[in-house]
Amino acid sequence: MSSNIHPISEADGHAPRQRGVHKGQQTKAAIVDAALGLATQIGLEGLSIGALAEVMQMSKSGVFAHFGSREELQISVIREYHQRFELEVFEPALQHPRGLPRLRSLFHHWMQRTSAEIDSGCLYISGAAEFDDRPGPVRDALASSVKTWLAAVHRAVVQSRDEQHLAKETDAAQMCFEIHGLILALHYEARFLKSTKSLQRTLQGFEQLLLRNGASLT
Amino acid sequence: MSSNIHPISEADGHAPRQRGVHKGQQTKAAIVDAALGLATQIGLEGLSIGALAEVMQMSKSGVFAHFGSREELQISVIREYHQRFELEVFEPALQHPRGLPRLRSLFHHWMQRTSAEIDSGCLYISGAAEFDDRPGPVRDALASSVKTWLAAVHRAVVQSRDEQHLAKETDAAQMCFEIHGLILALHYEARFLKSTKSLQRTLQGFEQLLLRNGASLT
DNA sequence: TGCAAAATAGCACGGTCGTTCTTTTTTGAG
DNA sequence: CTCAAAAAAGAACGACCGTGCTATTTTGCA
Repeated sequence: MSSNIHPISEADGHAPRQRGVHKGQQTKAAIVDAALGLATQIGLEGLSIGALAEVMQMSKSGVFAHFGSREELQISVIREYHQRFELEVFEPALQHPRGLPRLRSLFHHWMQRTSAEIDSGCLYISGAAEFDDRPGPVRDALASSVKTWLAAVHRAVVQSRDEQHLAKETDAAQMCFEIHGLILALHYEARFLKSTKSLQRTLQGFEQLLLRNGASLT
Repeated sequence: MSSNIHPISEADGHAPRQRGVHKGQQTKAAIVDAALGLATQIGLEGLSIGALAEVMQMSKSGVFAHFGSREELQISVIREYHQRFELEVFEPALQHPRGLPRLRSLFHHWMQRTSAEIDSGCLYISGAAEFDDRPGPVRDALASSVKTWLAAVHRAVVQSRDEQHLAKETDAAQMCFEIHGLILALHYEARFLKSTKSLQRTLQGFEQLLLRNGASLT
């Protein structure tokens, strides 16, 4: 041997695989997808590895190995939900002109994801109730995602004011608070109380809120 | 013996005790009290007999015997919460004159029970998130209590309109929906997001809602 | 104060949980 | 096709769950 010093770099020896779509990644994605489905039905806390393994037709340890802990699984689910929320609510709104049209689009898609028409509940709402008294990384991940989203709504309101689609006296934060309330009431009354009129009430509340703040466009 | 026929009625023999405050009732009340404390922190689903027994310094079976099932325990907790809600939110409002003053009182006490200032969360809100996709007697008990309360709020709005404290065009159901939204937003943003301004936002939203519906008194 | 009834404790059961280990199977680059 | 690495399975663990059963203790009327 020219040298008995063990190389620190992985230039020689067996480097870990780095390229190509490994099956593990596909499987993990499928697991997270199934886990999201379970979590939106029975909650993040109710999500169990055993039940998840059964849905996936895998062994518990096989599922577990992809995450290393239940907490990491929960966080992965939150990240996945965040991504879908951006894809299905936020991004479509970007195709509308900035200002009131975009704000309307945001609200409209948000409503659809929250109402009872979609079978799975909203992780941001059920998760908040589950973790509001439970500190830790899961709560942090959830709160971070929610804040990102609420900030986007706030931005849309401010832009609407800047574009003079809303009165310049508009209190953006107050308006966001009331918008959030409408969505939460929709979720509560539609999903829990099975009220059929809540979608209509939410829309009416939104329109009145816009009018009250001097909306000019339809 | 004059007769060997076993009496069907308990007129003779040993009738079950019926009078006086039995210790069991006190103990059961103390258990429900502790269970309510646990449930408002970790949720109705998270409530476990083992944890409850530890808090009470009793054996699991000792606690269990008072209820016969976990479900019955959960329902007892809901009933207890309902009772306290009536005592602390509903009844004080009855001392205010019917109409807007009473509606204000209802909202005010409701806010206080929901805001972060009170350490324990609202069972009606956390419970709804936990049970919105879980049919059964617990969900039924919860929904029944909530509906009773929302009906009381609706009554207060209608009375305010009848007393001409609100415009006669007021849509009572719509107003209740938006009031509910304000409370839910308060709960969400104060308890989960730890926002300090939500109480003020809730109040402002309520006042604007009253103004919009032609409130005349302060 | 006696004594049945009520209240509580103790113990065990089958089950599920998250997690850790070891072993087997599958994968995919050389 | 080879063969090491990656992925998945399998088995076991300690812990906790709700619940049923049988003692034991406590209660409170006669």
